[in-house]
Amino acid sequence: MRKPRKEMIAETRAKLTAAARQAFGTVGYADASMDDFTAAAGLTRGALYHHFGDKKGLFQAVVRQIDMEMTERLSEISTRAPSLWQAVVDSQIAYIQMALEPEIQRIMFHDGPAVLGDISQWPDTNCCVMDLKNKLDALKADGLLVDVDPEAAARLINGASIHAATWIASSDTPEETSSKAVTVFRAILDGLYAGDPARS
Amino acid sequence: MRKPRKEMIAETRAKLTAAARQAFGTVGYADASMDDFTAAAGLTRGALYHHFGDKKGLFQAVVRQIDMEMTERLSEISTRAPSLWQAVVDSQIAYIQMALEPEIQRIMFHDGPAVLGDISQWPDTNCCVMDLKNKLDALKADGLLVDVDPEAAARLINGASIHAATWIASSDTPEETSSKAVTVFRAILDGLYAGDPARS
DNA sequence: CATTTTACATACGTAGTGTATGCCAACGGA
DNA sequence: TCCGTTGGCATACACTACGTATGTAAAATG
Repeated sequence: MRKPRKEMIAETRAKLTAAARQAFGTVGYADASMDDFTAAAGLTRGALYHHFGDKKGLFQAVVRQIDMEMTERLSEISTRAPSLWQAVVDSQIAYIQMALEPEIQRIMFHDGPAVLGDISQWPDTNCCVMDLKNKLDALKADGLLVDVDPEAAARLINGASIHAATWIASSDTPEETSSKAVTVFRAILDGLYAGDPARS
Repeated sequence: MRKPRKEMIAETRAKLTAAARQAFGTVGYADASMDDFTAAAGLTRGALYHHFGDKKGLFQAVVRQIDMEMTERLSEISTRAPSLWQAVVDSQIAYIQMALEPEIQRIMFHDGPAVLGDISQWPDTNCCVMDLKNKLDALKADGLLVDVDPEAAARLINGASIHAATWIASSDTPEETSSKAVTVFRAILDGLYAGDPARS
């Protein structure tokens, strides 16, 4: 009794993405040798080209995977918040925290934009920003957001978050830097809040 | 009567940086062949390795050059502003505008972080952020900035600017996108202003 | 004028990507 | 069950590009 073919293929793809993710997350996209990490997965580049077209294609698959994981983690956090606005604040701070993890930092924020171009143009990816945009849409409908375009706000907030995370990650004193960054971050979000200042 | 040696050397370096800048700014760092653009400068890779060590070294020289030009342009704008806070707003909006220029976009914001790492760690570069930080320092001393760390604020603002610019640049409707982004941007800066709201 | 330094070119080794080709196992119809 | 076909994956090869080692000629130094 052998596994059906579909399963074998899925397994191969999973092995490749896992090995690539490991390589991309540690040595980075440019220095990740396809020969090396396909071998680590017990395969060759032949499998890679067959399933993903080229190196970039595999990278994109890895990015999508991580993006989904991040979205999942953030929505988990959002559901715990007492209010929608608080959900925005909490999930965004969590987003910065996640961006400090070396693998995420490297793949999503360091190599990602360089390889795939601007984050806002990634196909089927970038759920985090869309999620933030949706929240801001709802807040605006409730009159809790100042009069700005929600998507634009989402993107700028996201940009500030990413940048903050990279800064913190390369800092000598991450703890201190982090607390400074979060303080500014809250101030910025406050500037976009149109509701009663006495919250949380 | 021949040119002195110093001059010849400076000329060679200038020719290399110019050719490299052209290549990096159009096809990007990864696809810029050293053989090609050194030949375009009437030289070979021998000169490049002699003067700049490696491809990254030359890239860094180009980045420094552009960084200085940007700083120059921004300080020009700052001097025209009626107040220090207005100088911050104006120069930051001008910064976004500059970031839309393809060469700057590509070299400073697309390839730069990927090749040289986080912007905040670039040696002898990144004058724009330092300049912004200095302005915020002064504003804080005057009590015109809310209680946040000026450097942190500078970096987050800078991050939002860069991200906004990349978003605008890859947008289908740059004009519209730009105006949306600037509106949000002003709202964010407003949130950091501690002076009389009736300014501008 | 002799010697050393230096700016730059040439030649070579190597690694990495992409493509063309080949093989073998799994599927589907008779 | 047999056989033809599909497709997953490996192997082999060509090409490009980087980096280094070496060579050369001119300028600098005494």
